[in-house]
Amino acid sequence: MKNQIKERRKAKGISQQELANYCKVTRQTINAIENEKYDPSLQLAFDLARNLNTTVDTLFMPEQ
Amino acid sequence: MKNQIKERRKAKGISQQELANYCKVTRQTINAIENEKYDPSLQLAFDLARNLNTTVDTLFMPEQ
DNA sequence: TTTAAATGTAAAACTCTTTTGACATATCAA
DNA sequence: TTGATATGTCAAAAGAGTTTTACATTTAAA
Repeated sequence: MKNQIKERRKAKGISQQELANYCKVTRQTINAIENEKYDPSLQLAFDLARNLNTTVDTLFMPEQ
Repeated sequence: MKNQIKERRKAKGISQQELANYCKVTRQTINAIENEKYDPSLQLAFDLARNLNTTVDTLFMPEQ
């Protein structure tokens, strides 16, 4: 599943570490999700969307 | 996390088994999620939203 | 150029999700 | 009443996501 986390995070001018702190996960978790090693849990998806001022449905794009 | 799966499924007139078939998971998975034993994976959340003609953001309500 | 911050990556351990198989109850139609 | 469908639940195991720890490279600023 594709996502726009990296783009949105950079647009907001924050580091992976800062986003990780806001979402209460580690930096490595943010990095892995940005680089699509795996998808986040549903709860983390909502946390990411909230902290990036968007919605789950626009932040993530399931393949078809 | 709360969700509106049971209400939406009944409104559509389909059984847990039918929704499970559409989403390619077992009936027990649908049942457990409807009764909030656990949250679905992000991919399954999108599959559920699609098959219930709604969005992830409206189908699920993270607590606060 | 030097230094610190930022990012990438990987393995192991851990936790959560999903499946499998089973058994139970309730409802409704024949 | 009988049989089929729908739902609830549980335990064990398998599958998938997260955390931790550690080390590496890249980038940006001084």
